[in-house]
Amino acid sequence: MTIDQARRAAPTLEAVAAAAGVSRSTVSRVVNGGAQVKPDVVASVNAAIESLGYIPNRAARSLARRRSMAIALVVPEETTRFFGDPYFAEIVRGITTALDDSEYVLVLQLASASGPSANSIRYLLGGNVDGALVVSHHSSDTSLTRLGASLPVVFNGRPLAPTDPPSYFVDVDNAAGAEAATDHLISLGRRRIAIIAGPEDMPPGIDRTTGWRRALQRASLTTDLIVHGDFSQAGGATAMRQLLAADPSIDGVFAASDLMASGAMSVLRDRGIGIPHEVAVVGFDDSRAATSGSIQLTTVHQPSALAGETMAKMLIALLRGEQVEHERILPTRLVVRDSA
Amino acid sequence: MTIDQARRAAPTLEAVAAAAGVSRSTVSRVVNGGAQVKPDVVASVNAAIESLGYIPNRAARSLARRRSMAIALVVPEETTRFFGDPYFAEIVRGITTALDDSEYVLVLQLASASGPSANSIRYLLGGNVDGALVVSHHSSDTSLTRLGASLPVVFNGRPLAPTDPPSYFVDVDNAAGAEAATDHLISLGRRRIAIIAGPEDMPPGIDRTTGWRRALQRASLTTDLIVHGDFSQAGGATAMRQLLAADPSIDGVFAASDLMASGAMSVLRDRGIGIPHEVAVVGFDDSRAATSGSIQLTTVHQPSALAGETMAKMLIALLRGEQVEHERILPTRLVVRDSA
DNA sequence: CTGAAAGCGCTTACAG
DNA sequence: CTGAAAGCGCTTACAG
Repeated sequence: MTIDQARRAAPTLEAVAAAAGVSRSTVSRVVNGGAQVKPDVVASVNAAIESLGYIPNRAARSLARRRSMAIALVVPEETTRFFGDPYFAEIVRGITTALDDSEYVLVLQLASASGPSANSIRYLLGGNVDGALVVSHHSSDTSLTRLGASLPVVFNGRPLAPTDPPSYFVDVDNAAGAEAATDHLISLGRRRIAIIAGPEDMPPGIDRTTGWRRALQRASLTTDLIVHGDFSQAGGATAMRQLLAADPSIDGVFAASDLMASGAMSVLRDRGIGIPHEVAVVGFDDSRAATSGSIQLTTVHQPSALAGETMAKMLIALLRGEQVEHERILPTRLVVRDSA
Repeated sequence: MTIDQARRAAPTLEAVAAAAGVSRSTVSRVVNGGAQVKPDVVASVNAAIESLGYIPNRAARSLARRRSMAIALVVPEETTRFFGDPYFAEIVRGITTALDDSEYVLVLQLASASGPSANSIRYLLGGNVDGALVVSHHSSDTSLTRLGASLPVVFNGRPLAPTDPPSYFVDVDNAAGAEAATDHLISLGRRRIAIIAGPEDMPPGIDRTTGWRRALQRASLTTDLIVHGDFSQAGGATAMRQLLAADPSIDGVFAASDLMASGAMSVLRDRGIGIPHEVAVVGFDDSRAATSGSIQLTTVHQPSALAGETMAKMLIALLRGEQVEHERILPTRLVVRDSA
């Protein structure tokens, strides 16, 4: 359909009813599906809809249904951070993919990292949206988990601690991913395997450390080589220097993010330490950073677009009044490249 | 209490009218401002609004006004590209800043680079939004300029060629920025000043080249040193090699993007050519790339957030039925750092 | 299976 | 300056 065709004066349900020779109620039933309408009536109504180019008026529909048919995308992050992060890009892509097939529109609500403004909260709770998707690295903010008490909300990533009422969220299996990464290092014969962990107050940081520890313990290896970074490249470099100072015999490193892995590798290279033969490195994320350096990074892939899609579908199910599990954990996958 | 019950409990205009002892018409006038209402009546209505926590119902308002009170943010770019580009981040931030003070909500419409889907077009022209903001590097796409014929639309960046009807757009003064950059190189005593230009089919590419040429001609210098890149770092590096091969006596380079400048500088460094004493380099954008390398880049700052804000304000004025200039050109500013 | 009718919660001429 | 009334374009019990 071209723009020119869509431009005609908007026909109403009333016009369709007149054209099809039925009542407005019947047209409404056909448009919304489900209800019992005789097949030939359905056909003639659809023909009228088609020939008139009828599109339901959202405002009228919302008013009558007492639902806005809108979903908020709440982003409690600095704008530049949000837009600079491919992880968010993938999640949003997944969300829009799922929503394109629905009757819902996505309303963008940027917020500061400290949470949505009073204005935003008024908006969100003022009946302007039927539900919200919160995408952030700070999903566990109090002001946001509270939102879940008044409005159907789905978060990306588990909350730091269980909330009351329990939140709905989609997460990736960070622990299993980290475990697979560490298992891979072990299978390579590495015995002194360090972790450059994430922050201790962020669920992905915590869970990835858990997985690393689990793998080492199963292999009866020690879990003493742990340093925390902030998920950034600079943080990874600093952490690598600390690890090397603590124990020069390290032969494997699992970094809880690709960026930290990349920082660690630059330190190893500067010291002339061979990757992977002397020290093997595995990252996490499978982001662009994994393949943009001179050494292709072995890393844990997380299905971010799928996570976004799953979040949207979960929310829609919730809005339909269906029974929905509070958490949905998606699998990760180890991608073996050159660094380990 | 369920969500539905909560929503039913939301106070209506009717309730406010009853509490204030006036008619619905009067409450409506107070809420929407403008109309003549006696001050003491205004006060008592506002008191009732306050005490009941009244928030107007968007759907009802939209239906009665026959306006959706929604604005689409149309993004005809690959998602990863859009989210990976700080330029877009700034524009979106400006847009949301302006819209936060308005009654409009921003509806996200991702589209492919080739333009919005049939579904999207149906949505945009189906009365679901009152106007659209198109943010992209491909604003001049035919399908999108035609959108402007049926719906108020504001673009970022001028169209490649004048459109019919003329488009509304906000642009930065690319030519003046490039001219200032080149003037700066000239003032430094440089005489063999090359340009690593942008693509010839993109307005910013064209306009920045125009500014470079203008400055050189005014200084009676030759404009023969021109090579085109694709705005990327790799493109800048390739272009720099070509320039050096063509004329080793080059002493100044204006690159039409920071990324290209950064690629050019890496080539200069590899060849042991000193920056800025042997070859001075100026970029364009003042993006993160300008300050993330080892040499701080002298570059042209463009006010992207302001551009977004201006786009939103322009559209709102248009929707108010005000007379609006078709183009708004924002000034750029040279930021002198270390590379020139 | 289908239709008549009563809303959903606002805005806005039209009177007064 | 204010109110009564007629919509805006849908949905949804309620009858039949």
